[in-house]
Order: sequence, then C-alpha cells, then structure tokens
Amino acid sequence: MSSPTRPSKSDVITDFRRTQILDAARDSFAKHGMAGTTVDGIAKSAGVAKGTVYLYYKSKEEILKQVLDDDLAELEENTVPVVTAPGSVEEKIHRFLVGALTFFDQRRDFFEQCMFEMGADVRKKAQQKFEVAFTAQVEAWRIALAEAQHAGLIGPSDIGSTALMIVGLSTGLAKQRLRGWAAGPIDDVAKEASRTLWKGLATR
Amino acid sequence: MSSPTRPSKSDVITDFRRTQILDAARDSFAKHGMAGTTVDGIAKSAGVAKGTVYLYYKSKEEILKQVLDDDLAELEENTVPVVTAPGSVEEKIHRFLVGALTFFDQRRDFFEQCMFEMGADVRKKAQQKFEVAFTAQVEAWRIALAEAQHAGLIGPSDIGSTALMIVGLSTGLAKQRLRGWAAGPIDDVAKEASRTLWKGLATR
Amino acid sequence: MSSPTRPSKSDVITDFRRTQILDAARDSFAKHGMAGTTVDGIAKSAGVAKGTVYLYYKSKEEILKQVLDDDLAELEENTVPVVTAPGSVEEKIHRFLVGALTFFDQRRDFFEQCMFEMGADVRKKAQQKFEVAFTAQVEAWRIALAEAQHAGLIGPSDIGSTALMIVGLSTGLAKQRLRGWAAGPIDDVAKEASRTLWKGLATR
Amino acid sequence: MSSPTRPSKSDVITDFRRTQILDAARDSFAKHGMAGTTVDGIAKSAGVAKGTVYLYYKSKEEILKQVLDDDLAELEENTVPVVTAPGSVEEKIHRFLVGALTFFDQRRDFFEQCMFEMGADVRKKAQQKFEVAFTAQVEAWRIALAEAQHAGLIGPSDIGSTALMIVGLSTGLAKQRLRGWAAGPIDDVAKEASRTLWKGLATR
DNA sequence: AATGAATGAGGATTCATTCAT
DNA sequence: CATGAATGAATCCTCATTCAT
Repeated sequence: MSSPTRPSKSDVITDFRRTQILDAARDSFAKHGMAGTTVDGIAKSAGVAKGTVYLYYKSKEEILKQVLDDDLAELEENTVPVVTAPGSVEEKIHRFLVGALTFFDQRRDFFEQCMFEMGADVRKKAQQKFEVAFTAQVEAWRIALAEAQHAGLIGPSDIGSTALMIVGLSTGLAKQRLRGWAAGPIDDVAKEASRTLWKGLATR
Repeated sequence: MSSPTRPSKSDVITDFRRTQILDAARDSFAKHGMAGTTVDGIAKSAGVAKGTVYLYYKSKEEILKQVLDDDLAELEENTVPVVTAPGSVEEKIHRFLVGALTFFDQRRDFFEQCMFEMGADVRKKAQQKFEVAFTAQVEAWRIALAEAQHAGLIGPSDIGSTALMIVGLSTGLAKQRLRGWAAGPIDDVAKEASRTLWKGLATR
Repeated sequence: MSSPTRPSKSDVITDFRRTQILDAARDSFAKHGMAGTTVDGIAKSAGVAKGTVYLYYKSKEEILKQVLDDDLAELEENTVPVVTAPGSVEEKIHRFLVGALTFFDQRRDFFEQCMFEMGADVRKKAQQKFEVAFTAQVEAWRIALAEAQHAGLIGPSDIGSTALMIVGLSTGLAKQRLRGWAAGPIDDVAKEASRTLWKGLATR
Repeated sequence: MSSPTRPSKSDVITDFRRTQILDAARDSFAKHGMAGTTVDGIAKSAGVAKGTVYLYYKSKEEILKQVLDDDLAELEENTVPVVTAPGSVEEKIHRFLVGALTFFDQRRDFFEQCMFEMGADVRKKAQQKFEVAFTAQVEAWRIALAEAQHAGLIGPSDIGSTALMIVGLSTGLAKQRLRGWAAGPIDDVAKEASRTLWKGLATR
C-alpha cells in the first residue's frame, strides 16, 4: 500500500548510502585535501567497498561537487534570510555576520583544505555555485540597503559597493577564523563590526 | 676589473634559470593547480629539460614553497608600510586596501587556484608564512589605531577587533575580485570602504 | 561442508598470485639481476598488470626479500638435517656436500646474479638470514664432530675450526659450480672431498 | 733529453688521475654497491668534476671492470706463486690459504658488495677474468700435487678434484670472513686447515 | 685538459575506475 | 546490490652521459 510520497525501501537505502559516503568524504577532504583523499579511504571510512562508492557517485570529483553543493546551500540558508527578515540594518549586519561565521566555523576543516583543490573543470562549476550564494547575499543586501536609504536611515553611499563591502567583510573575518588567526566568541566579533559599520553608514 | 660584489656569470645563470622556472611554475599552478601541474609541464614552459628543474629545485613542492614565499613577501611590502607611514586613518585605510587589492589582482590566477593545494606538511609551513604576513598587518593596524585613539581621533572601539576587521575586509574584498564576482577600479572600492569605515570609527 | 581448515577461494587466489609473481621475479632476478629487473618485466612474465604486483608485494625489494627467504629456508632444509641424522662422519660430510651443491646447482642463476644486489638495508637483513642458515650448519657440525671426537673417532683437531672448514668447503665448491668453473657429477666431488677430509680428521 | 722509457708529464698526470678515480670508485663500490654508486659521487670523492671522469673512463661499467682487473691481478700474485715456490705440500696449502684470505680480508668491503652487481655484459667479462685467476690457481695446484704424487708423498687421490677442493676451500673460508661470520687470525685458520688437508692427502 | 650545466630515458609507485563474481 | 581484485595511465624523480665553454 505504498503511496508515491512514501519512500520505498530502496530509496531509504540509497539515501543512507549516499549520506554515509558523503560524510566520510567530507571528513577526508577536510583532513587530507582533495589530492590527499583516496576513494579507497572514503570507502573504508564509510564502511563500504570501493566499488560501492561508484554505485552511488560517478567519480571522486562528483563526490566533491556534492559536498560543495550541500554546504553552499546551507551557507545560503544561514545568511540570506536574515538579511531579508525585518529588523534594523545594524541588526541585519549582526545576524548576517553571525550566520556566516557560524557556518564557516562549523565547516572549518573542510573549507580550510578543500575549497580550492578541485580539478579545473569541477572548479569552474564549484565556483559558479559559490557565485550563486555570493550573488544571493549581495542581492539581499542591495535590497535591504536600498530600502533603508529610501527610508532615510542611511546616508548617500553607493549601495552596490556597500553590499559588497558587508559580504566581503563576512568572508574575510571567516577566513581569519578558519586559519586560526583570530578566535573569540562569534557574537563579540559580529557586534563590534556591525556597530562600526552601522555608524559608518547611518545618516547621522 | 670585477669587484667582489659583481655577480659571477654562473650566479647570473642560476638566477636566470630559477626565475625562468619559477615564472613557468607560477603560471602553471595558476592555470592547473598544484595537483594539475606536472614537473614536465613546468620544464616545457620554462624551455628546459625536466632534469634541469631538479638542478634548481629539489621537488615540486619546493617550487610551490618558493612561489609562495616570494609572493607573501611582496604582499607584506605592499600593505604594511602604508599603515605605518604618516597620514590620517582614512588615508591609511584607503592605501592599505589599494595595496592589498592591487597585489591580489596581479596574482589573481595564482591565488585563485593554488593557495591551498599543497600537501599536508607544506601547507602547514605555507600557512605559517601567511600568518606572518597577516600578523604583521594586524600589528601595524593596532599601533596606528592606538595612536589615533590616543590622539582622540577615533572613538572607544576595541582596537584589536577593529584591526582584525580592517584586515579581514581587505581579504574579503580581494577574494571577491579574485573570483571575478566584483570588478571596477580598485581605487573606487577602496575609497568607498575607507570612507565608510572612517565614519564608523571617527570620534564624531 | 567446508571445514575451517579448508582454505577459502580468495586464499587460494592469493597464494596463486604470490607464487606466480615470485616465480617470475626469481627468474628475472636470475637473468638480469636486481638492478636489471623491472617491476613491469616481472608483471609481464607473471601475466598480470604492474599494479597487481603491488597488490601482493609492497615493493620490488620486498619481492627480492621473499625470494631469498624461501630459498634460504630450502638451503637449510637440504643441509642441516643430514648432519644431524645418524651415520659416520664421512657419510655426513658426503651427504652435506651433496645437499649444498645440489641446492646451489638448482638455484644457480639466481645466486649467480642476485645474492648481493639488494639495497643497503635489505642487504643487511638478507645477510642476517644467510647467517642464520650458516650458523645452523656450523652448529650442527660442531655437535656431530664433538660426538665423534668423544667417541674417539676423530683426532684432537679444533672442533670449531673444523666445522667452519667443512661449511666453507661446501660454499667454495658450490661457487665453483655456480660460476661454471667446475662441473661433473655432484656425487663424485662430494665423495672425493669427504674421503680426504675424513682421512684428515680420523684418529688414524 | 727525454727517452722513450721516461714517462712524459702528461702520462704522469693521466696515471695520477686514473688512480685517483679508481681509488674513489673502489671505495664507493665497497660502501654503496654498483647500483648505489653514482658517477657524481666518484667524481666528488676523487676531487674532480664529473666530466673529467669521462675523460679517463668511457663509462661507469668500465671503471668497475678496471677495479676488478686490478684486484684480480693482485689476487693471482698473492696466491699462485706460493704454490709454485718450493716447499712441502702442507706448507704450500698454508701459504696459499694465507695469501687468499689476506687478499679478501683487505678487499673485504669491495667484494662484499660489488662482486656480483654488474650488468649482464660486464658480468660476463668480469667472470672470465675471475676464471683466469681461478684457473691459474687450480693449474698451479695440479702441477704441485702431481709432483708430490710422483714423489710418493701423497696418496692416490684424484689430482683434479683435490686441486679444486683446495681452491674451493680458500674461497669458502674467505667468504665466511667477508661476511663477518668467522674471524680470528688468518694464520690459525690456515694452519688448522692445512694440517687436516695434508693429513687427508698424505700417503700415510 | 677540465668543468659542470643540461639532458632525457628509464623506472618505481599510486590510485581512479572497471567488472566478474 | 555489493564486493574487491585487477588494471594501467599518469607522474615524480634519478642519474649516466654529453658538450659548450
């Protein structure tokens, strides 16, 4: 009596396997980098045979692609809505930075090691995806800033440049933390930065 | 009438070869990444035989190390002195951003592709070097900001956080440009950002 | 109704492959020496791919080590028991020489070419193994000679020196044959030598 | 007023260089084996440039060939005359063993590592040379033993086998010492062995 | 005669991918 | 579905030899 919405058993297994493999892969990519990761290693970590990996993913690069896809989707979820959601610009900046830094803090190892290690063709695709997330962020900020400007809350700065600046700041701060060059509670960093930026942007 | 300071002919050749190889390597690293770069390819680009490469560098990784060393030294030269040099904080921020963005714009391909692709051990060393440049930048900013605060020019912000913020902003903006997600004259970006930041920091 | 002692199919395959590779390797070592032997060549002789060789042995040197191990075990089996077994000293000398010479005659090519060609570290281990075989032989002779002396069968010679002499003679004669400098039935050589030695050693 | 017998200056230099290189080579062959010896290493030890080595020897193998030639000539000088020289058979055996063992003791490292490491073609030539030395020894013994037999000093043994036996014994004992499996004063070993052999051979 | 920079053939080893079981 | 043995292309590195200076 299976309905179309109820996942079949094989669907469940497939999902399970894909997750198993993906998690193992993310781990290994994080620890050893793309080049340092072997399919054999992924398989062993995932507790399956090497051949099984190829039942679920066409190639090593496809696995990396999938890991990136998933992670970038999460990044977007963590950062775009908070800009769109109601609140003051300062609050938005604060929430945005918290979202971005939290995400990168969690994915620290992975991004530290793998973000740029893929082969030429995959890299292109991956970067297109990064760009999508990035663009979404910038776009959200453009809208939010335009509204604020229209409401007379912020001065006559260039909206586009400012949006890039905020997003760029989030990336730069995230990287400091990824590298271990800066630490401390995310909230403190976000507070300080959002206060300064807001003061720099506000009408008065 | 050669003096002891005049480089011998073999020194000249050695320098020439090392440069030849390093340039070819930087190029290939930029185009194909560390993993995608073959020693044979470097040799061919440099117009020498494979064996010759090994006369000047003992391994592929050593070449990458050297490229990084050189580039990071240049980054430091481009960014730290301008913070130390006299001028208003706004000017300093502006010059700092210009220096950093210019550097990364020039090295665009290389950093886009290679910065994080080396093997585990080399990566560690490379990151230590990155950290040196980073620390030097932050330190220069700490000093400059402390002076400005002491002179009553900037408000009661946390000096450390602010230094990290400025440096982080430079990295983040640089990356946008490396990825091709943002373009336009460096000077415009730097002007906009330095103005906003200064307004956010200034006493009044 | 398979019992636990029945080798699994994969065990059989593993054994088969290892033997296949080892035989091909022994051959190649014999024909071309360690340096002149390529893994590719071994693989081709064994009828497998290069990579397969590395599934069963982790390096070329390990293969050589294994060949040596096997052969030395055989040498010991061929020479030590015959000294321990009952019989007159003359008979023992005779059987001992026959055992040693037969062994070397069979392994002629291998020993002719490879015995000393391995890398510094492997060589050390190999020689330790040679020493084990050698020591076992000498020890067996010490015991046999001491018994004979105690029984008043042989004169007051130095047991240790005599043991070394017998073993040394076997090696020396074997080498003559390996090199092709001396031929003829093993039995004749052994008879003549054992007679002379026995006369030299006997009480009267 | 140079005479044809007076070596020209360039002859002296040539001789000097060849000796320099040969000594360095013998050393390196002894320490690292044929495969482990690099022409660069030989050159450095000899204090000349790599190219210079090729002015005096056509190839690495030729150097090895020369080292072997020299050493085997020395071996022959140390062993054959003492058999031919007047004296009792026991004395001859004793002197012969002393000569052979002394030679190998001195050349220990070299023979330990190199004797069998050359490429197929060189090996053939080298072994022909070994055979010459070997044959000379056996021949000398044949003559000496025939004389002794004719003089009624030794029993009705087979002269040929006995000659091989003596020479084989010298090789075997030498190898024990090369490997470090047996030590002690050469003279003791030689005395014990010559006494036993002589007793085994003597008419009564 | 002497040098040593340059060469490039050659070989060991790794690992992504396939496929018979 | 799952396995893992087999494959062989790909790549780093060494070193004997040559040759312009």
